[in-house]
Parts: sequence; structure tokens; C-alpha cells
Amino acid sequence: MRAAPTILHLDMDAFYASVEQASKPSLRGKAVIVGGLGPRGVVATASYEARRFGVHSAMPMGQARRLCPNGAYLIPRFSLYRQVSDVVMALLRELSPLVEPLSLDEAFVDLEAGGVAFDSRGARETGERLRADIRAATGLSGSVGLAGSKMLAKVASEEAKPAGLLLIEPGTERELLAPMSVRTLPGVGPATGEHLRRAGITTVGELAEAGEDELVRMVGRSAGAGLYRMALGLDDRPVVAERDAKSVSVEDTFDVDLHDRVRIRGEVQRLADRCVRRLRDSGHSGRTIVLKVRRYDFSTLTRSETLRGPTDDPAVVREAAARLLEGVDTTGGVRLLGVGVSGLADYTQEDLFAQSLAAEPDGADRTGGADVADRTSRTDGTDGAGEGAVAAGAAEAEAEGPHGAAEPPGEPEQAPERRWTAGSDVRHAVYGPGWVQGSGVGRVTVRFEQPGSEPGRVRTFRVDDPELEPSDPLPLVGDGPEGKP
DNA sequence: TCTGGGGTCCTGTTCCGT
DNA sequence: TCTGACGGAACAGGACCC
Repeated sequence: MRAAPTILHLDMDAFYASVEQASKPSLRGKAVIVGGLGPRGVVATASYEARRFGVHSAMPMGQARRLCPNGAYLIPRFSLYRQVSDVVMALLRELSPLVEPLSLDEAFVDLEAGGVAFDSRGARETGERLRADIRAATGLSGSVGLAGSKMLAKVASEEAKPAGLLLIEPGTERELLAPMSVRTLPGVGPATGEHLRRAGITTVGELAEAGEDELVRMVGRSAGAGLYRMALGLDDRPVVAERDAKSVSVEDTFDVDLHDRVRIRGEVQRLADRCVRRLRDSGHSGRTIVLKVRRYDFSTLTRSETLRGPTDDPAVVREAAARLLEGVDTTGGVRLLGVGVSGLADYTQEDLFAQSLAAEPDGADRTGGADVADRTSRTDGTDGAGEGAVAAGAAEAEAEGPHGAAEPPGEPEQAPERRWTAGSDVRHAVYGPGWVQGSGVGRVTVRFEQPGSEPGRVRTFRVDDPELEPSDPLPLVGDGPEGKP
């Protein structure tokens, strides 16, 4: 039963960075790093030019800057990426109704279900045509993997990168996989990889030799069985077009650890509100409220509470989150807070029942809280105490910390100074469209260029220059450069 | 110079009802 | 009425993915 290689996996090459390069011609061929720019930012995507310096995703920004001091560092512009992604996904849906997006830049397509390819030759032709269509529609390049299963198609696109296409012929998969690192298999991350390495297993071939029982003993029933099947090239998971969300969450990492309990409570309330907004926007309500706390030492804990029924009431979620926080020791400082809702119902409802019960999960409020706190101290090895004095000054200093400074406190009334974030699009009444290259000391530097234009030149203005205004991103491929000689 | 944000899935433990 | 077995829900944490 060897399946024809008609599962396609598309992976856009260095997606965020490539979109930025396409929309900013002066960055083409240059090292571009997209990610958080704050003191605790990490790299989301590095262009291939930047990767040559050793920069890669998930790397702390500080480290990236040391490796690649002359790179262009930009914050992600998700709305633009989503627009481009929509164009790409639409092309995929022309091939088949069975399209399973994995993220903005990745998807599986079942070509056979779409009736566009039934054998190797058809699949290859379809893949090549797709790459050309994507380039024509967006100016970007994607890599295509083709195989008889999702897992193999994904391995293939990874091998094909960048800007390539690889088809794994049925029957060749085991030889192909055998010499590869176990880390190439989806689901094998740093922890499992290290676990296996200590057992002397580093390649997929060794994985297959180890046998299912051995693997189950090492990494658990589910992962072990899955690993063994993958090592043999077996994977019969179907391409699934629609998958319902299971949870909605928001979280913030603070530029400086938070110590002040009042401030922490305030942030939790903010996050609860943001989370509910997202929940409502997605048309859901949910039953389980989750609070996430990452402490100064990066240890992370979660506390959750399940209501009797789903809710999308901000007050209910705020109260639940606040209750959960009361059971958490934040001595020593907090670097991240998050609020999430799971147990989603795919409808929104006014649930007075859940609201009225929220204050008393099961019986008296106090005992409920005490129960949670009790369990915390048992399961939680570190007890936070003895970390030295809680510096009295620290709380005040942090109250004005960078994160707070982002939203200037008080009096937003009178002509707030305009902030020009690096990388964002602008338009000048005289010079036309461009983007902010940097700003500071009352000045903003703009490079005047746009998708499809030649690399443009830089001009500097006062930050309050009335002829300069923010603008929406221009399409990457469109009606050609506008408004310039 | 440390380590984002949004998710999914799995596992072990505890608790509770039958 | 007491006790035990069992199973499902709830809860916490961890690994992984992009």
C-alpha cells in the first residue's frame, strides 16, 4: 500500500524577513532580523544573509546583535504577513479543498483530494507551478516537499530549503531517513533528542533499530509509538482543513521584573481584559481560566480554575485570574504574566450561571483559595523564601520601567509626541511612501522606497513634521511603484 | 547578552462520585 | 455504614511547534 506522493507541504523561506525585504528594496541581499527589539526580545526570523552570521530563530536579540551588528533589526508586522499569507493560502486552495494551514507561512495540501495530481510526475509539476505562482503573486519564494504522508512531505520541504522542491519517491523513504538526525523528525525537540542521545540513538535508522518497546520505555507510550512509526516512514494522519481553536491566551514579558504586588495585580487584570477581547473576537466563550506566571529565575507555573459553564464576561475572567494570582508566590520578581481561557464553547452566550458561581468555585471562597495555595506549596519545590531582601527601592524603580513607559502615564490630552517605530510605513507629502529607519532625539529617519522600486534614499525630519504621516503597508506585488519618477 | 508569544498534545497526580 | 476499586474531571507541568 505505497501511497502516491501527493501530500504537499509548503514552507515559505524566512517568511517574515523575506516579506520585509520585499517591501523594503534597500534590504534585499542584506541581513534582516525580525523579532522583539526590547531587552528581552528574541529572533523570530532571520534572513538567509543573517543566518550566515549564525543568527537563527529563538536566539536572544542581544546575541544576534553581537553576531551581526550591521543587520537591519525590525519588529514583526503581523497584519502585513497575514495579508501575504492570505494570498498564498488562496493559491493553495485553488489546488485542493483539503488545505491545512500550520501557521502563516506553512501548510499541507492533499493534491489527490483536489484532483490535481495522482502520481509523482503530476505532483512535481503541480509543486513547480505552485512555486512559480507564489513568486508571481507575492514576489516571495517557498519550498515544497512532496511525499505520501504529512511527516515525509514536511521533511522533504525542510531538505528542499531554500527555494527548492523535493519529492520523496514511495519506497525510498527508509533509506532516505536512516542517516538523518532524530531531530529532523517532527516532535523530537531538545529534550527528547538529548534523551535519545544518551541512549546512543542519534539517527533515524538507530531509532528504527531500537524497536517500539524500547522507545516506549524511553519516552512514553504515545511519543514512543509515534517515533517508531515515523522512523519507519509510516504516517497516516489525514490533511484536515478546519481545526477548531482549543484555547485563547495572551501573555506579556516585562522589560524589567515586576515586584510590586499591586502592579502585578493590575497587569493580570489588563491581560484578562485583552484575553476576553480576543476570545470574543473569535466568537467563543470558555470554561477554564488559566493564569501563567514566569518568575525571575524563569521557572514557570500555571494555575487554573474551571467554572461551571462557559463565559466571555470580562469581569468573571478578571475575578478568576485575580483569585488564581492570590495563590502564587511572587517573591523575587515576575518576568512574565499570562491569562488564558480554554474549554472553549463554539458559541457565545450570556452565562449568568457561571458568573454567579464564579466567586465560590465549590463552597466557600476562602477554603477554595486555601486549597489552591496548599497544593502549590506541596508541588512547588522552590519556596521563594530566602532570596535576600526585597529591595524597597526596586518596586518604585520598576513602576516606571520600560514597559510602563510605553504607555506614558497621565495627561495624554495635549499633542502627544509622535512615536515612529522602526520599520513602519509612512508617507511624506512631498517624497511619497517610505519607511522609518530609525528615530531619536526629536528626529526621524525615513527611507523612501516601496515594493518594486529601486532602493531609495534616506532623509531625516523632525518627529513632528506635519508632512509626514503613518501609512498602511503597500502590497508587495501590485500596480507598480506609485508617485515617483 | 540569556531565553517571545501563541498555540497543541501528553503525562502524572489528585480528587470525587459511584 | 464502612471500605475499596475504578474511572473521569480537573489541575499542573513539560515538551514541542512556528
